[in-house]
Amino acid sequence: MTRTSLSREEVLETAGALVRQHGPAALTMRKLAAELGTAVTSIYWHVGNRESLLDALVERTVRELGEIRPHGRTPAARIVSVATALRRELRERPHLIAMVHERGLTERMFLPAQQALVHEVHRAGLRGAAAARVVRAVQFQVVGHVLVERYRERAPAQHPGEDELWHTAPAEHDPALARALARPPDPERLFAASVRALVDGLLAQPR
Amino acid sequence: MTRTSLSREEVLETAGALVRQHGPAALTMRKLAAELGTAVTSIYWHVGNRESLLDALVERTVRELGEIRPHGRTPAARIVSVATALRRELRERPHLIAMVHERGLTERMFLPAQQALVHEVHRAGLRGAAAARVVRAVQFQVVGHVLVERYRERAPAQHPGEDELWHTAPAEHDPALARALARPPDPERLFAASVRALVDGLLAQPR
DNA sequence: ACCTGAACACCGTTCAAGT
DNA sequence: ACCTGAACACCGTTCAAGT
Repeated sequence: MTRTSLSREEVLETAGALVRQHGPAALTMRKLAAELGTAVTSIYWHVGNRESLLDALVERTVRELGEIRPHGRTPAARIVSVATALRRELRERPHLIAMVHERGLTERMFLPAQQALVHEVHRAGLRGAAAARVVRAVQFQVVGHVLVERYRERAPAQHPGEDELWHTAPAEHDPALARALARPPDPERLFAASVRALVDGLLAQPR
Repeated sequence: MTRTSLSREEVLETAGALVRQHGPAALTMRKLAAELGTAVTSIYWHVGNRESLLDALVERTVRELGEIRPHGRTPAARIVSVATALRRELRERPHLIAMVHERGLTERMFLPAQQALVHEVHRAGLRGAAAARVVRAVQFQVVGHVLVERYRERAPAQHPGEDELWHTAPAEHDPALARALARPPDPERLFAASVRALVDGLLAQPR
Protein backbone atom coordinates (compact mmCIF):
# COMPACT_ATOMS: atom_id res chain seq x y z
CA MET A 1 0.00 0.00 0.00
CA THR A 2 1.78 3.11 -1.20
CA ARG A 3 0.53 6.63 -0.82
CA THR A 4 0.71 9.84 -2.81
CA SER A 5 3.86 11.73 -2.04
CA LEU A 6 3.96 13.56 1.27
CA SER A 7 3.98 17.35 1.39
CA ARG A 8 4.91 19.83 4.08
CA GLU A 9 1.39 21.10 3.84
CA GLU A 10 -0.09 17.70 4.58
CA VAL A 11 2.22 17.21 7.53
CA LEU A 12 1.16 20.53 9.02
CA GLU A 13 -2.49 19.82 8.36
CA THR A 14 -2.46 16.46 10.09
CA ALA A 15 -0.27 17.65 12.95
CA GLY A 16 -2.60 20.60 13.45
CA ALA A 17 -5.60 18.31 13.70
CA LEU A 18 -3.84 16.17 16.30
CA VAL A 19 -2.92 19.20 18.37
CA ARG A 20 -6.41 20.63 18.18
CA GLN A 21 -7.90 17.38 19.40
CA HIS A 22 -5.43 16.21 22.00
CA GLY A 23 -3.03 19.04 22.70
CA PRO A 24 0.65 19.48 21.81
CA ALA A 25 1.86 16.88 24.31
CA ALA A 26 -0.02 14.20 22.41
CA LEU A 27 1.75 15.05 19.16
CA THR A 28 4.53 12.51 18.82
CA MET A 29 6.48 12.07 15.65
CA ARG A 30 5.68 8.41 15.59
CA LYS A 31 1.93 8.84 15.97
CA LEU A 32 2.00 11.55 13.35
CA ALA A 33 3.85 9.22 10.98
CA ALA A 34 1.32 6.48 11.62
CA GLU A 35 -1.50 8.92 10.93
CA LEU A 36 0.17 9.98 7.71
CA GLY A 37 1.05 6.47 6.67
CA THR A 38 4.75 7.20 6.21
CA ALA A 39 8.00 6.42 7.93
CA VAL A 40 8.75 8.63 10.91
CA THR A 41 11.86 9.91 9.24
CA SER A 42 10.01 11.22 6.22
CA ILE A 43 8.48 13.90 8.41
CA TYR A 44 11.91 15.17 9.28
CA TRP A 45 12.66 15.83 5.67
CA HIS A 46 9.63 18.10 5.35
CA VAL A 47 9.61 20.00 8.63
CA GLY A 48 13.06 19.62 10.18
CA ASN A 49 12.09 18.39 13.63
CA ARG A 50 9.30 18.39 16.16
CA GLU A 51 10.10 21.82 17.48
CA SER A 52 10.01 23.59 14.15
CA LEU A 53 6.88 21.68 13.26
CA LEU A 54 5.20 23.20 16.31
CA ASP A 55 6.66 26.58 15.43
CA ALA A 56 5.06 26.42 12.01
CA LEU A 57 1.77 25.34 13.51
CA VAL A 58 1.72 28.27 15.89
CA GLU A 59 2.71 30.68 13.14
CA ARG A 60 -0.20 29.58 11.05
CA THR A 61 -2.69 29.71 13.89
CA VAL A 62 -1.62 33.19 14.90
CA ARG A 63 -2.06 34.35 11.32
CA GLU A 64 -5.57 32.92 11.44
CA LEU A 65 -6.61 35.16 14.31
CA GLY A 66 -9.26 37.39 12.91
CA GLU A 67 -9.46 41.12 12.88
CA ILE A 68 -11.46 42.50 15.75
CA ARG A 69 -14.34 44.89 15.26
CA PRO A 70 -15.35 46.87 18.34
CA HIS A 71 -18.94 47.76 18.94
CA GLY A 72 -20.89 49.68 21.51
CA ARG A 73 -21.67 53.29 22.25
CA THR A 74 -19.39 54.49 25.00
CA PRO A 75 -15.60 54.16 24.83
CA ALA A 76 -15.67 51.81 27.81
CA ALA A 77 -18.26 49.58 26.15
CA ARG A 78 -16.22 49.44 22.95
CA ILE A 79 -13.04 48.52 24.81
CA VAL A 80 -14.93 45.81 26.67
CA SER A 81 -16.24 44.48 23.37
CA VAL A 82 -12.67 44.13 22.09
CA ALA A 83 -11.72 42.21 25.22
CA THR A 84 -14.71 39.91 24.82
CA ALA A 85 -13.91 39.26 21.18
CA LEU A 86 -10.27 38.50 22.01
CA ARG A 87 -11.33 36.10 24.71
CA ARG A 88 -13.56 34.26 22.25
CA GLU A 89 -10.79 34.01 19.67
CA LEU A 90 -8.44 32.58 22.24
CA ARG A 91 -10.94 30.14 23.68
CA GLU A 92 -11.62 28.79 20.21
CA ARG A 93 -7.96 27.73 20.07
CA PRO A 94 -7.47 26.24 23.50
CA HIS A 95 -3.86 25.20 23.04
CA LEU A 96 -2.71 28.33 21.30
CA ILE A 97 -1.85 30.63 24.19
CA ALA A 98 0.61 28.37 25.92
CA MET A 99 2.31 27.47 22.65
CA VAL A 100 2.51 31.09 21.60
CA HIS A 101 4.04 32.15 24.88
CA GLU A 102 6.59 29.36 24.86
CA ARG A 103 7.76 30.61 21.50
CA GLY A 104 7.98 34.25 22.40
CA LEU A 105 5.16 35.27 20.11
CA THR A 106 2.99 36.86 22.76
CA GLU A 107 3.32 40.32 21.28
CA ARG A 108 2.49 39.00 17.86
CA MET A 109 -0.62 37.25 19.13
CA PHE A 110 -1.67 40.47 20.81
CA LEU A 111 -1.51 42.44 17.60
CA PRO A 112 -5.02 42.30 16.12
CA ALA A 113 -6.63 43.14 19.42
CA GLN A 114 -3.94 45.69 20.13
CA GLN A 115 -4.69 47.71 17.04
CA ALA A 116 -8.37 47.78 17.88
CA LEU A 117 -7.57 48.72 21.45
CA VAL A 118 -5.24 51.52 20.45
CA HIS A 119 -7.97 52.93 18.29
CA GLU A 120 -10.61 52.82 21.00
CA VAL A 121 -8.37 54.14 23.74
CA HIS A 122 -7.49 57.01 21.49
CA ARG A 123 -11.16 57.67 20.91
CA ALA A 124 -11.60 57.71 24.67
CA GLY A 125 -9.23 60.65 24.71
CA LEU A 126 -6.13 58.99 26.09
CA ARG A 127 -2.70 59.70 24.66
CA GLY A 128 0.89 58.57 25.00
CA ALA A 129 2.01 56.46 27.94
CA ALA A 130 -1.39 56.62 29.60
CA ALA A 131 -3.03 55.16 26.52
CA ALA A 132 -0.35 52.44 26.30
CA ARG A 133 -0.98 51.51 29.90
CA VAL A 134 -4.66 50.93 29.29
CA VAL A 135 -3.97 48.85 26.17
CA ARG A 136 -1.47 46.67 28.01
CA ALA A 137 -3.62 46.29 31.11
CA VAL A 138 -6.55 45.04 29.07
CA GLN A 139 -4.37 42.62 27.10
CA PHE A 140 -2.83 41.15 30.24
CA GLN A 141 -6.24 40.93 31.83
CA VAL A 142 -7.80 39.03 28.95
CA VAL A 143 -4.94 36.62 28.37
CA GLY A 144 -4.47 36.04 32.08
CA HIS A 145 -8.13 35.37 32.60
CA VAL A 146 -8.32 32.93 29.72
CA LEU A 147 -5.26 31.10 31.04
CA VAL A 148 -6.77 30.71 34.51
CA GLU A 149 -10.09 29.68 33.01
CA ARG A 150 -8.50 27.01 30.88
CA TYR A 151 -6.43 25.65 33.73
CA ARG A 152 -9.56 25.40 35.83
CA GLU A 153 -11.41 23.57 33.09
CA ARG A 154 -8.72 20.97 32.57
CA ALA A 155 -8.40 20.51 36.30
CA PRO A 156 -9.98 17.46 37.91
CA ALA A 157 -12.17 17.52 41.05
CA GLN A 158 -11.26 21.10 42.11
CA HIS A 159 -11.60 22.35 45.68
CA PRO A 160 -11.36 19.06 47.55
CA GLY A 161 -13.60 19.42 50.56
CA GLU A 162 -12.87 23.00 51.27
CA ASP A 163 -16.36 23.87 52.30
CA GLU A 164 -15.22 23.53 55.87
CA LEU A 165 -12.34 25.88 55.30
CA TRP A 166 -14.88 28.53 54.59
CA HIS A 167 -16.36 28.46 57.98
CA THR A 168 -13.90 30.96 59.26
CA ALA A 169 -13.75 34.65 59.89
CA PRO A 170 -16.31 36.99 58.31
CA ALA A 171 -17.71 34.39 55.94
CA GLU A 172 -19.43 32.86 58.92
CA HIS A 173 -21.65 35.83 59.36
CA ASP A 174 -22.35 36.15 55.68
CA PRO A 175 -23.77 32.85 54.48
CA ALA A 176 -24.56 34.27 51.04
CA LEU A 177 -20.88 35.10 50.59
CA ALA A 178 -19.82 31.68 51.82
CA ARG A 179 -22.23 29.99 49.42
CA ALA A 180 -21.13 32.15 46.51
CA LEU A 181 -17.48 31.29 47.12
CA ALA A 182 -18.21 27.59 47.52
CA ARG A 183 -19.82 27.45 44.10
CA PRO A 184 -17.44 27.37 41.15
CA PRO A 185 -17.35 30.79 39.48
CA ASP A 186 -19.17 31.44 36.22
CA PRO A 187 -16.15 32.47 34.12
CA GLU A 188 -18.18 34.26 31.49
CA ARG A 189 -19.84 36.60 33.95
CA LEU A 190 -16.73 36.96 36.04
CA PHE A 191 -14.82 37.97 32.95
CA ALA A 192 -17.41 40.53 31.88
CA ALA A 193 -17.58 42.10 35.32
CA SER A 194 -13.80 42.19 35.73
CA VAL A 195 -13.04 43.74 32.39
CA ARG A 196 -15.76 46.27 32.87
CA ALA A 197 -14.41 47.23 36.28
CA LEU A 198 -10.84 47.34 35.02
CA VAL A 199 -11.72 49.60 32.13
CA ASP A 200 -13.87 51.86 34.28
CA GLY A 201 -11.09 52.08 36.81
CA LEU A 202 -8.46 52.81 34.19
CA LEU A 203 -10.48 55.48 32.45
CA ALA A 204 -11.19 57.14 35.77
CA GLN A 205 -7.54 57.18 36.80
CA PRO A 206 -5.67 60.50 36.84
CA ARG A 207 -3.49 60.98 33.78
CA MET B 1 30.35 3.29 47.89
CA THR B 2 27.12 2.66 49.78
CA ARG B 3 24.88 5.36 51.18
CA THR B 4 22.69 5.74 54.23
CA SER B 5 19.24 4.37 53.59
CA LEU B 6 16.96 6.46 51.43
CA SER B 7 13.86 8.10 52.86
CA ARG B 8 10.73 9.51 51.30
CA GLU B 9 11.68 12.81 52.86
CA GLU B 10 15.06 12.83 51.14
CA VAL B 11 13.52 11.99 47.80
CA LEU B 12 11.07 14.88 48.10
CA GLU B 13 13.79 17.23 49.24
CA THR B 14 16.08 16.48 46.32
CA ALA B 15 13.25 16.41 43.79
CA GLY B 16 12.06 19.76 45.10
CA ALA B 17 15.48 21.28 44.62
CA LEU B 18 15.62 20.01 41.04
CA VAL B 19 12.20 21.42 40.25
CA ARG B 20 13.01 24.78 41.80
CA GLN B 21 16.16 25.07 39.74
CA HIS B 22 15.14 23.65 36.39
CA GLY B 23 11.39 23.22 36.39
CA PRO B 24 9.24 20.10 36.50
CA ALA B 25 10.08 19.02 32.95
CA ALA B 26 13.72 18.59 33.96
CA LEU B 27 12.82 16.22 36.76
CA THR B 28 13.41 12.75 35.38
CA MET B 29 13.41 9.70 37.56
CA ARG B 30 16.82 8.74 36.27
CA LYS B 31 18.43 12.11 36.98
CA LEU B 32 16.84 12.12 40.39
CA ALA B 33 18.24 8.67 41.10
CA ALA B 34 21.69 9.78 39.99
CA GLU B 35 21.42 12.82 42.24
CA LEU B 36 20.41 10.62 45.15
CA GLY B 37 23.01 7.98 44.41
CA THR B 38 20.50 5.13 44.25
CA ALA B 39 18.94 2.90 41.66
CA VAL B 40 16.05 4.44 39.77
CA THR B 41 13.72 1.80 41.06
CA SER B 42 14.37 2.61 44.71
CA ILE B 43 12.55 5.89 44.22
CA TYR B 44 9.45 4.02 43.18
CA TRP B 45 9.34 2.21 46.47
CA HIS B 46 9.25 5.51 48.38
CA VAL B 47 6.98 7.68 46.28
CA GLY B 48 5.03 5.39 43.97
CA ASN B 49 5.76 7.04 40.65
CA ARG B 50 6.68 10.34 39.06
CA GLU B 51 3.17 11.71 39.11
CA SER B 52 2.57 11.16 42.81
CA LEU B 53 6.04 12.52 43.52
CA LEU B 54 5.02 15.76 41.86
CA ASP B 55 1.70 15.68 43.69
CA ALA B 56 3.50 15.50 47.00
CA LEU B 57 5.83 18.31 45.99
CA VAL B 58 2.94 20.58 45.10
CA GLU B 59 1.09 19.68 48.30
CA ARG B 60 4.06 20.70 50.36
CA THR B 61 4.68 23.93 48.48
CA VAL B 62 1.06 24.99 48.76
CA ARG B 63 1.19 24.39 52.50
CA GLU B 64 4.26 26.62 52.61
CA LEU B 65 2.37 29.60 51.24
CA GLY B 66 2.37 32.15 53.99
CA GLU B 67 -0.48 33.94 55.60
CA ILE B 68 -1.14 37.31 54.09
CA ARG B 69 -1.36 40.46 56.16
CA PRO B 70 -3.06 43.40 54.47
CA HIS B 71 -1.90 46.92 55.13
CA GLY B 72 -2.95 50.38 54.07
CA ARG B 73 -5.58 52.87 55.07
CA THR B 74 -8.43 52.71 52.63
CA PRO B 75 -10.25 49.47 51.78
CA ALA B 76 -9.00 49.71 48.19
CA ALA B 77 -5.40 50.11 49.35
CA ARG B 78 -5.70 47.11 51.64
CA ILE B 79 -7.14 44.92 48.91
CA VAL B 80 -4.36 46.00 46.58
CA SER B 81 -1.81 45.11 49.26
CA VAL B 82 -3.22 41.59 49.42
CA ALA B 83 -2.93 41.28 45.66
CA THR B 84 0.65 42.48 45.76
CA ALA B 85 1.56 40.06 48.53
CA LEU B 86 -0.03 37.17 46.66
CA ARG B 87 1.87 38.08 43.53
CA ARG B 88 5.13 38.05 45.45
CA GLU B 89 4.40 34.66 47.01
CA LEU B 90 3.64 33.21 43.61
CA ARG B 91 6.65 34.73 41.90
CA GLU B 92 8.90 33.26 44.56
CA ARG B 93 7.74 29.82 43.42
CA PRO B 94 7.88 30.20 39.68
CA HIS B 95 6.83 26.66 38.80
CA LEU B 96 4.08 26.38 41.37
CA ILE B 97 1.11 27.89 39.57
CA ALA B 98 1.17 25.65 36.54
CA MET B 99 1.70 22.56 38.68
CA VAL B 100 -1.08 23.53 41.04
CA HIS B 101 -3.51 24.12 38.22
CA GLU B 102 -2.67 20.85 36.51
CA ARG B 103 -3.56 19.08 39.72
CA GLY B 104 -6.83 20.86 40.37
CA LEU B 105 -5.55 22.62 43.48
CA THR B 106 -6.23 26.13 42.29
CA GLU B 107 -8.84 26.77 44.95
CA ARG B 108 -6.55 25.47 47.62
CA MET B 109 -3.71 27.71 46.48
CA PHE B 110 -6.09 30.64 46.56
CA LEU B 111 -7.03 30.07 50.16
CA PRO B 112 -4.64 32.22 52.21
CA ALA B 113 -5.17 35.22 50.01
CA GLN B 114 -8.86 34.48 49.81
CA GLN B 115 -9.36 34.71 53.53
CA ALA B 116 -7.57 38.02 53.65
CA LEU B 117 -9.58 39.27 50.71
CA VAL B 118 -12.89 38.23 52.23
CA HIS B 119 -12.00 40.14 55.32
CA GLU B 120 -11.06 43.30 53.47
CA VAL B 121 -13.99 43.21 51.09
CA HIS B 122 -16.26 42.85 54.07
CA ARG B 123 -14.63 45.84 55.66
CA ALA B 124 -15.25 47.75 52.47
CA GLY B 125 -18.92 47.16 53.09
CA LEU B 126 -19.65 44.51 50.49
CA ARG B 127 -21.79 41.50 51.27
CA GLY B 128 -22.94 38.27 49.68
CA ALA B 129 -22.56 37.65 45.97
CA ALA B 130 -21.19 41.13 45.34
CA ALA B 131 -18.39 40.51 47.83
CA ALA B 132 -17.65 37.11 46.32
CA ARG B 133 -17.41 38.66 42.88
CA VAL B 134 -14.75 41.11 44.03
CA VAL B 135 -12.77 38.37 45.76
CA ARG B 136 -12.83 36.16 42.68
CA ALA B 137 -12.05 38.98 40.28
CA VAL B 138 -8.95 39.95 42.24
CA GLN B 139 -7.76 36.34 42.49
CA PHE B 140 -8.16 35.74 38.78
CA GLN B 141 -6.47 39.03 38.05
CA VAL B 142 -3.42 38.26 40.17
CA VAL B 143 -2.95 34.68 39.04
CA GLY B 144 -3.58 35.57 35.42
CA HIS B 145 -1.14 38.44 35.53
CA VAL B 146 1.58 36.32 37.11
CA LEU B 147 1.04 33.62 34.49
CA VAL B 148 1.40 36.08 31.64
CA GLU B 149 4.41 37.67 33.29
CA ARG B 150 6.13 34.34 33.71
CA TYR B 151 5.44 33.29 30.17
CA ARG B 152 6.90 36.53 28.93
CA GLU B 153 10.02 36.10 31.01
CA ARG B 154 10.71 32.59 29.79
CA ALA B 155 10.06 33.66 26.23
CA PRO B 156 13.02 34.26 23.93
CA ALA B 157 13.45 37.31 21.68
CA GLN B 158 9.85 38.61 22.00
CA HIS B 159 8.24 40.90 19.44
CA PRO B 160 10.35 40.03 16.40
CA GLY B 161 10.67 43.19 14.39
CA GLU B 162 7.22 44.44 14.96
CA ASP B 163 8.19 48.04 15.31
CA GLU B 164 7.01 48.47 11.74
CA LEU B 165 3.67 46.94 12.56
CA TRP B 166 3.14 49.83 14.86
CA HIS B 167 3.23 52.38 12.19
CA THR B 168 -0.42 52.01 11.52
CA ALA B 169 -3.63 53.75 12.44
CA PRO B 170 -3.72 56.19 15.33
CA ALA B 171 -0.33 55.21 16.68
CA GLU B 172 1.16 57.15 13.81
CA HIS B 173 -0.10 60.41 15.15
CA ASP B 174 0.89 59.60 18.70
CA PRO B 175 4.60 58.82 18.73
CA ALA B 176 4.66 58.67 22.54
CA LEU B 177 2.06 55.90 22.43
CA ALA B 178 3.93 54.05 19.70
CA ARG B 179 7.16 54.25 21.67
CA ALA B 180 5.48 53.12 24.87
CA LEU B 181 4.01 50.08 23.17
CA ALA B 182 7.27 49.22 21.45
CA ARG B 183 9.06 49.02 24.78
CA PRO B 184 8.49 45.88 26.83
CA PRO B 185 6.09 46.62 29.67
CA ASP B 186 7.31 47.03 33.24
CA PRO B 187 5.28 44.20 34.81
CA GLU B 188 5.58 45.54 38.33
CA ARG B 189 4.07 48.89 37.50
CA LEU B 190 1.57 47.43 35.09
CA PHE B 191 0.42 45.05 37.81
CA ALA B 192 0.05 47.79 40.38
CA ALA B 193 -1.88 50.05 38.05
CA SER B 194 -4.14 47.23 36.84
CA VAL B 195 -5.05 45.93 40.25
CA ARG B 196 -5.67 49.41 41.48
CA ALA B 197 -7.95 50.16 38.55
CA LEU B 198 -9.76 46.84 38.91
CA VAL B 199 -10.41 47.35 42.58
CA ASP B 200 -11.51 50.93 42.11
CA GLY B 201 -13.82 49.86 39.34
CA LEU B 202 -15.25 46.99 41.36
CA LEU B 203 -15.89 49.06 44.45
CA ALA B 204 -17.56 51.73 42.35
CA GLN B 205 -19.85 49.24 40.63
CA PRO B 206 -23.54 49.22 41.53
CA ARG B 207 -24.43 46.46 43.95
C1' DA C 1 14.28 15.34 -4.39
C1' DC C 2 12.22 12.35 -1.42
C1' DC C 3 11.66 8.10 1.41
C1' DT C 4 13.28 4.15 4.22
C1' DG C 5 14.83 1.09 8.37
C1' DA C 6 18.36 0.56 11.66
C1' DA C 7 20.41 2.51 15.47
C1' DC C 8 21.27 5.72 19.42
C1' DA C 9 20.30 8.02 23.59
C1' DC C 10 16.85 9.08 26.29
C1' DC C 11 12.24 8.40 28.92
C1' DG C 12 8.69 6.01 32.91
C1' DT C 13 7.48 1.76 34.79
C1' DT C 14 7.19 -3.31 36.09
C1' DC C 15 8.95 -7.29 38.04
C1' DA C 16 11.49 -11.00 39.80
C1' DA C 17 15.28 -11.43 42.62
C1' DG C 18 18.10 -10.12 46.23
C1' DT C 19 19.23 -8.61 51.44
C1' DA D 1 11.19 -3.43 54.77
C1' DC D 2 14.05 -1.83 51.39
C1' DC D 3 17.08 -2.04 47.26
C1' DT D 4 18.72 -3.88 42.79
C1' DG D 5 19.38 -4.72 37.53
C1' DA D 6 17.11 -6.45 33.57
C1' DA D 7 13.54 -5.68 30.55
C1' DC D 8 9.56 -3.39 28.19
C1' DA D 9 7.30 0.10 25.68
C1' DC D 10 7.71 4.44 24.54
C1' DC D 11 10.16 8.94 23.02
C1' DG D 12 13.10 12.39 19.35
C1' DT D 13 16.74 12.32 16.23
C1' DT D 14 20.68 10.95 13.06
C1' DC D 15 22.46 8.64 9.28
C1' DA D 16 23.65 5.72 5.62
C1' DA D 17 21.27 3.64 2.05
C1' DG D 18 17.84 3.43 -1.25
C1' DT D 19 14.83 5.32 -5.48
